[in-house]
Amino acid sequence: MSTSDQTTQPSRQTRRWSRTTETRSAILAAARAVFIEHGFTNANVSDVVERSGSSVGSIYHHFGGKTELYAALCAEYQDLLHDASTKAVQQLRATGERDPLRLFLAGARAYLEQAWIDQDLARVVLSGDHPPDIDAWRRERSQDWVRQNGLLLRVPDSPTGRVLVMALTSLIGDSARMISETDSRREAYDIIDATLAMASKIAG
Amino acid sequence: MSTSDQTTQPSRQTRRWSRTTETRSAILAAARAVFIEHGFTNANVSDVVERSGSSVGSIYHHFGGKTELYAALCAEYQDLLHDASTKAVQQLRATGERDPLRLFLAGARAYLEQAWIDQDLARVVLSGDHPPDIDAWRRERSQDWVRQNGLLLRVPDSPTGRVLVMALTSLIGDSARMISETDSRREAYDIIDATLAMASKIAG
DNA sequence: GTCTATAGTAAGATAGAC
DNA sequence: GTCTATCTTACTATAGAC
Repeated sequence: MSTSDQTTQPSRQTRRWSRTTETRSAILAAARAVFIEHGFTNANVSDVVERSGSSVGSIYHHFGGKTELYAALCAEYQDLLHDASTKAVQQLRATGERDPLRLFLAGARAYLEQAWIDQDLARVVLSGDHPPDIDAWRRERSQDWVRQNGLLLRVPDSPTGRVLVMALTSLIGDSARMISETDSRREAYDIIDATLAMASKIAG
Repeated sequence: MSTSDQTTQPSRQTRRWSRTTETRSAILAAARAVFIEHGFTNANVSDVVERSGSSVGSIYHHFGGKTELYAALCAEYQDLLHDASTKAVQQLRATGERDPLRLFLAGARAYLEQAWIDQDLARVVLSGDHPPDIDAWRRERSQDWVRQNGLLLRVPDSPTGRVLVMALTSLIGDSARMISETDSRREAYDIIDATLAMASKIAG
């Protein structure tokens, strides 16, 4: 295990990430910027190539196409928000809190704060301009989170219950959209507070 | 006035609508069906041509393109629902009712019932698959109706007020979506009742 | 895994006869 | 106003060298 047998390695100084991971995230970052600027439809792959300093081939190798590239961004966004939410609920639960509403609200707050933190990504994902089938895909993907909250709040499976879950889901979702659209941190947090008050009213 | 001098006239029996109006609405009806079946992106103009028995030229003459054709359907949908809502509010007001919440709820009920009546159109318009800029356009177009309801309920222009209007707007909007997706009349009306109860809770 | 060059193709849009 | 034929453009996606 001498230093000399690292012939094919990146070596010299140990790279923190492999080259391919770098490429992947460079493409993802470029895609984010391009989709922000042009929207999905009017963006084209060559813009992403230009901005990432990568190549068409790489993009197709890593993602498979324009639609999948966009889907990857959506997934990133959802994971960030859902993870933040879930983590917040767990942390509060660890303190011994058992009140379903309080737990739910803590999760919702974390979700919305994360929407503020990842505002640029939110703007891409929440704009109405996206690939044909992404809505269904996204709904399916967020179903777990929604169901989790439904269970948390012990909502019955009736029209009333479903409308309750729907009202909460779209309240939080549209609130995230409002947050993504404001430029003022102050306003964002006002919206969060108002949203949680409303959520409390709806669920209580 | 023998029958023989009716060479260039539509005549024979007086046409209720002019030829061009017929063409226009034939195209619109065909577009509705085609967009329902394929969604916006995967629908193509030639499908509409085929189904309408019209021609590409006519479509471009009357509407200007695929996007505008879709926009025309959106406008039709919004007009139907907004008109139904406004009319219901006016009728109730004419009876002497002045309570803002009751007036608002009457409008909301009419809106949702109309969404059930025009279910097929709702399915086209509420699907996430649509032209790039239609969301902004649609929001702008429905702004009047939303503001009307905001005024009706005397909502203040604060984050709280804006979240309230947003919550109501998206509640009604998503409820319309749920209604467009069910096949059971019974369920549709259950959803309407649950939605109004929720709206009442939110606004009250 | 990364890149360049190129193909394929589809579909939106137009021109101009009737 | 309506129609047919055609264009043209622009993009996604692939093939194949390195």
